[in-house]
Amino acid sequence: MLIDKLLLKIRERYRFTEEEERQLRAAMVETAKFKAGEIIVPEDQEVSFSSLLVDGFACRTKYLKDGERQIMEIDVPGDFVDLHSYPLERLDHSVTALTPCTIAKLPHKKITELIRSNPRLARILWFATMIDASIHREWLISIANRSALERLAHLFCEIYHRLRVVELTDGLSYRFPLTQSELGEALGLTAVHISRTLKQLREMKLVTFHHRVVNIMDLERLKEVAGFDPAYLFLEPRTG
Amino acid sequence: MLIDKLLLKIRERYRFTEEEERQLRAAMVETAKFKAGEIIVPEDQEVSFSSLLVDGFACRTKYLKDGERQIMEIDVPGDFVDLHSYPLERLDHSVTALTPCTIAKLPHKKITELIRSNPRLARILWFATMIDASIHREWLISIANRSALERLAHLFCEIYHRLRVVELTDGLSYRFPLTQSELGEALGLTAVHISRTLKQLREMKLVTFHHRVVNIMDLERLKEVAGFDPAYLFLEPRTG
DNA sequence: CGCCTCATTGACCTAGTTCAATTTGGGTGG
DNA sequence: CCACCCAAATTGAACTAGGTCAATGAGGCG
Repeated sequence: MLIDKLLLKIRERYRFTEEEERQLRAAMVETAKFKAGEIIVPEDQEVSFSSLLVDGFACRTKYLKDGERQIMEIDVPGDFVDLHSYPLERLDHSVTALTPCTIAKLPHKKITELIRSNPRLARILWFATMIDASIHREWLISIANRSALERLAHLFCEIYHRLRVVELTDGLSYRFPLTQSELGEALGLTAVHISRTLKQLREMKLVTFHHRVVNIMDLERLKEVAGFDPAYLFLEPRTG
Repeated sequence: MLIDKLLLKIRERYRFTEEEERQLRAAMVETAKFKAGEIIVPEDQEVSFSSLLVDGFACRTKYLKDGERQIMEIDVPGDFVDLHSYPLERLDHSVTALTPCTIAKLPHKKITELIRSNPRLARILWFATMIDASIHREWLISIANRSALERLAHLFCEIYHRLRVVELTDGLSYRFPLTQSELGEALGLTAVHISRTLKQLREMKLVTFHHRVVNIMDLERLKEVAGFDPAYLFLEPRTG
């Protein structure tokens, strides 16, 4: 089903009733498909629905004057790529497909109805957007304070933990379909330096990244090198 | 009154009824004071209320292994320093007073009641937390892509625009009580380099920063140097 | 087979760091 | 009112992580 990955994430944290699941399912309307590289949600345009990523990888990006772009977050299946467009009404950035993507639409009107009929859902959806903010903060730490080696290790840890919740890992391995140049755009490094740093991680027997597949060889040591603490992902069950 | 600065911000964007203002006022309970340097909200602890900054400057920080810290956002009067603790229940970072601060408390239970009785408030409060996320994204751009000169110029522009809404600017001048070392912690630079860069900005006749007062000498050129576009602050009126 | 994107490697360069020494200036006690 | 203190700011000199430029290799696919 369309929103299964999302439900995996919600169930991990909330006691979600069947009725609530039904309500959420019923609110999703049509789906859409995008090719790799296509813009799913353009910057600065009024949006009237939010997009749930059902399949594929996407990212939040800002384009800079010099033609460069910064990737500000990676979206994996089960993520709302732009739930924040509900309160914001327009985005300050674009959402771009990294691979072919399928999304399901949740109209903002339906969100308003959902919240009215069940205020607890407001807190759950709000929570989902706050995870993104928390990820932004952690990336800020990475880019401002961690070395290239640490940053790359940290990203591999983050994506590993996020994909595991939606059952898209295979042991310590997972598909992560970014080019080295895109990794660079996410981490504030050049593609050249990503290449050198990946080599280092390989030689240290921590991770390999080949053919868009991440293979973690030593998770404990990788976390240690990265200074990775999953607390910022808020994966534990909630009380509310 | 306690929440006047907050109301200035909300009224800038929403048609806020007297009844709504009254509801919000009534929900605020006691106030508290903090000395400069004190922790207002500690990391990783359950929180049962959110704090509105009434007076003073605060910041969101994470402490790193090596004793360093990263400032991830500057809070000015009228900002909720931890409204996101309502959906998150605990914070992934601390909130620290940069100057003596007064805060007013809004209990999470009251937020739940407010939202129940007036679902539009959910969207307004949610919106407030999404501005913070947007600021995080812009800081990510700064740290990943802008030079020291551009970063500093950008920060001065941001704070200018945010303080203007709450009427804490005096023409092109405003009190900004951070040390150069704290500026460094916010921008991912060393205090030494901040000093050199401030000198450059002074010599370029763009801004001065002396005795904790920012004096913008040429706003247009400063924005240009910074590549500053206030869109990410969402200061325009909302339709919702 | 040949093309095109992606990855790798080498040589050199630079923005910002590090370390260390002064200077400045506001606050405080005698 | 002066002497002292201490945090903050400034400046110089040497260093380094990562960038830039440019050439080469390696798949994958029409």
